[in-house]
Amino acid sequence: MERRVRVRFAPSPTGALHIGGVRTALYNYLFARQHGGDMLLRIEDTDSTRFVPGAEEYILEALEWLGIGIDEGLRMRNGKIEAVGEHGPYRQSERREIYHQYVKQLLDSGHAYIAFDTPEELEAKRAEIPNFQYDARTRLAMRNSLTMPAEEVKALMDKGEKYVVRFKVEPDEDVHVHDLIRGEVVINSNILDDKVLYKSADDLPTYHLANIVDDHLMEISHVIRGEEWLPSAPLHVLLYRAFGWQDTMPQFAHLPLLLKPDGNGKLSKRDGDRLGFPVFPLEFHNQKDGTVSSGYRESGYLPEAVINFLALLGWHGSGDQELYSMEELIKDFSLDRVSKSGAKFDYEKGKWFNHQYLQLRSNEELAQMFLPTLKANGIENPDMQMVATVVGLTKDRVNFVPELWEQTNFFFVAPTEYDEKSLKKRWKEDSPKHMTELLEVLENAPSWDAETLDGIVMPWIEAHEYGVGIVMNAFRICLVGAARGPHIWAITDVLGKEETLARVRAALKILG
RNA sequence: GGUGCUAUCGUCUAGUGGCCUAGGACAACGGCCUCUCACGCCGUAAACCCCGGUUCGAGUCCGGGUAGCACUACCA
Repeated sequence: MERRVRVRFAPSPTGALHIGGVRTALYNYLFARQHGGDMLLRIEDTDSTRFVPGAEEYILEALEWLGIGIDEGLRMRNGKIEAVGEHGPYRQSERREIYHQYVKQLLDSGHAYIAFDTPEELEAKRAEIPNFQYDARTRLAMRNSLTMPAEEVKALMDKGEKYVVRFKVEPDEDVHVHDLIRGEVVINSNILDDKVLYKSADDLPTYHLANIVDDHLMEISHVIRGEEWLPSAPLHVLLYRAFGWQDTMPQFAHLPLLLKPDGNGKLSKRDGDRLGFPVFPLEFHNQKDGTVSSGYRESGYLPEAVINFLALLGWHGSGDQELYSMEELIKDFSLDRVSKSGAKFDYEKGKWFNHQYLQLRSNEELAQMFLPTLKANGIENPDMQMVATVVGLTKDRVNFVPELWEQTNFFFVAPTEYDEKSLKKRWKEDSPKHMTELLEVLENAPSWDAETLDGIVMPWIEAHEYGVGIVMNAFRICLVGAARGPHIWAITDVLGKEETLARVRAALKILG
């Protein structure tokens, strides 16, 4: 029987959603869509001490921005969080009663036991015995329901003594995990420890227990997650078995990690700060530690570029195609073309992707997106028609919307100083004379369109044998302040006759 | 330390025993275009971790090294 494909993205609200997490969410989403299945979102907030206010909203907003749709669980719609589906609640902190019941099942069936060892006692043990592990070899020397008489255990519990529930791992067994990306992984149960399933600290289960129970109850068919979970996959298999759920156990796929662009190790928030690129989708103001992390959205990235970039980090299509829309990704995605090795995060390529998608946006749309940058540079309420025009003239030379300012600033503000290097190369001895004459030619122009201007200026240059490059470059310096920018007639077109002439006069005054 | 995963140009990767003289993309470099700077186009340079084995034949399969990464919490 073919099970309905149901996958989940299950982040912890401990801060901004890491870009690696975004990719995990994306792959889950692509897989679900391709198979006509469901994409769920569940919040794994079983560590009350690490909870960061606003993180949940952030995660959901990020996914909404990126267009990673959620079919069930928690999602954001127009700035509001909503819960959909029959398998809720979708926050683990709201599922305490459910977990109680399953912990009891494990206790009753002898797959788990109660342990009274305090964190301090365990710490002391680890200090005393090198490589101490709470397992079949050591548990009989500890304070737990396996070593203490039932009455004593009961007495301690009645007294309110703190305790945890541990999973009883049977020794000497090869546990097989079938991974969709890596194939068969075998680990001997001797290296597994008796993991804490239920914490005394906050009356909540640990990740391992909650994860298995929820995935089972939510009928998850495939668990697609980061490689950091591979070592605990055997434990999860053992848990499914202990519950008697082996027949409906999901299939596993462990994704390669995103690594630092330079050096070794996995990509972290610090790398972004250090190398100057975002590692989070959206800007995040951490209310807990007061830090601010930059985001792709605020840096001028387009969501479709982020998606495309991320999709290709650890996965490749069936051919040489690199530019993929979400629809194309859904069509072409396949877990067996996910690579096994970690990928260094090459944000240079991310820029290229953004450049590509920027060209696809309309000038009007980009003009709107350019508004905040303009405002930051003191340009209030600009003529949007004009902004769209100059954006259209310059967008092919930028990777990000904010960079448009460096390319278009002279359209908005007349140059007050002139680039020295450009002057040295392009402002010749004859330039003042040329410009003075050009002023006259332009003043007498019958109309102010590119064709007309070109039609009178070029013959004038030729007639005097001034040299096109000499004159035009000097002219450019007058208008732009440097040797850069779009075609000169495109500039005069936007500036208009009055402003163009004013700039030439101003330049003559300053440069002589 | 233990366990597991991984290993092709600087980077992301193609490659599933002969199609490999190892392909594509980013970045780099050079050229063309041109009134400038870019864009674009064309081109150049650049890699199979090492050692054995299997085979007529290995980047591809096997073994051993080495290296990198992950995990090893009452974190997820």
